[in-house]
Amino acid sequence: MNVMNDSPRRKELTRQAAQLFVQEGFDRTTVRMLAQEMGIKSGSLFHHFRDKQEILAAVIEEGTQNALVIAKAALEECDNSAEARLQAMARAHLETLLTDRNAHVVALYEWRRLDPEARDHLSHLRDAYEALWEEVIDAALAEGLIHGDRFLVARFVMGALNWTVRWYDPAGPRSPDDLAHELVAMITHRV
Amino acid sequence: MNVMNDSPRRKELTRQAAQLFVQEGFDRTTVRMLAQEMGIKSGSLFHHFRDKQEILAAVIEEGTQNALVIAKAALEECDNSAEARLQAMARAHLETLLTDRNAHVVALYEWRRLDPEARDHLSHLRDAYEALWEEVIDAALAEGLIHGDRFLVARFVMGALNWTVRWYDPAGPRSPDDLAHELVAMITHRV
DNA sequence: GATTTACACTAGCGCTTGCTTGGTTGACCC
DNA sequence: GGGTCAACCAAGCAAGCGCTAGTGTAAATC
Repeated sequence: MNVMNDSPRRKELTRQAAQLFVQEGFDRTTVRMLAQEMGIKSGSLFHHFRDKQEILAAVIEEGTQNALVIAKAALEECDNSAEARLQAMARAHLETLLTDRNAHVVALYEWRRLDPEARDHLSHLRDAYEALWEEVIDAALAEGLIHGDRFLVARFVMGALNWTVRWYDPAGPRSPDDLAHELVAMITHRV
Repeated sequence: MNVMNDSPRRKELTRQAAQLFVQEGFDRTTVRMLAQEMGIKSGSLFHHFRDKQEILAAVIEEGTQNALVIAKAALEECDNSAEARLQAMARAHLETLLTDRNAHVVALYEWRRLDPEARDHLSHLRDAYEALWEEVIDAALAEGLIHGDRFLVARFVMGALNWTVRWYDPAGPRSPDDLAHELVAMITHRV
């Protein structure tokens, strides 16, 4: 058994698993279905992952890690104004929804299927991502760009953004940049 | 078999099923677990519901129907200003999250486990609810209370509100009314 | 040339699943 | 006091589940 590495092979299998988890849901996806999608037999699957749970954890870890990297990069590239940073975060968030949609949908819907150890590990990753948001929102509050309760504003914004996976159509007329712009315009009170 | 009625007994069983579906998720909740929670044997369950799917549909229908009734009542009770109506809708939404929390969480997370016929039927109910929101948002746009794209504003607001089931603690210091007030303040641009 | 490693295979164990069947119970009704 | 009916039960079926054991093999490493 070859568990817990991050070979390119395992990454590819993880990506395929994510797709099936979205289509069927974690519980309804059997190891036999996963194996068939991957072009191997069900027994061979356990060479790459300790058990079915670990596949779920791998999918979510991959997506969250990418989101974190992209958000950090976006913040480094933009100017220092609170508005530019808000917009950069929103756009980055929506862009990962495009490139890593499957993983994010899984993270959203199947989070509770993780066993406690995996959940603990992954929630640290997620906290790191949310901390970026809170930092940006704090700056916007301090600048008077937005008003209200720090905690509530952060949750409302993350809610609006996360909800986009339910309706956003990447093939439609609106770009992630359009959406980010519209969201920021909605919550900012310009002077 | 006694399927498709709406006896008080069935309503009570539906309520108990909702609780289990939230705790365990639909797929992991077995008919034996449901029966035990209800104080009957697993076979008896199929006297009240045609199959497991129908229990899920009943849970979601119940919650959505209640939300619709409450929202309509709230709109009738408040004055005609766009701001008052926005706030009434938001408060009503958050209040159903308190009283019917289980059903709404199930609707959110297990919607995709519905078979196509049930999904079709229930999406009409949900559309009726969302239509109320769009009406109120249109009025607010027309009054200049909020700005932006009609479609996007509606989705962002619903996202922020629906997301509250992930973090809102009814036992905490904030009332649904506080939240509704804060949300409306966030998105309105007063003159 | 021998050994190890990575990856795949077949076969199947022990258990759980949603649901069916055939029958019993007790309250109510004319 | 026979008939009706919702509500329930015990038992079990066929199918499917996650996972293990043991084996084969080509490439990499010594």
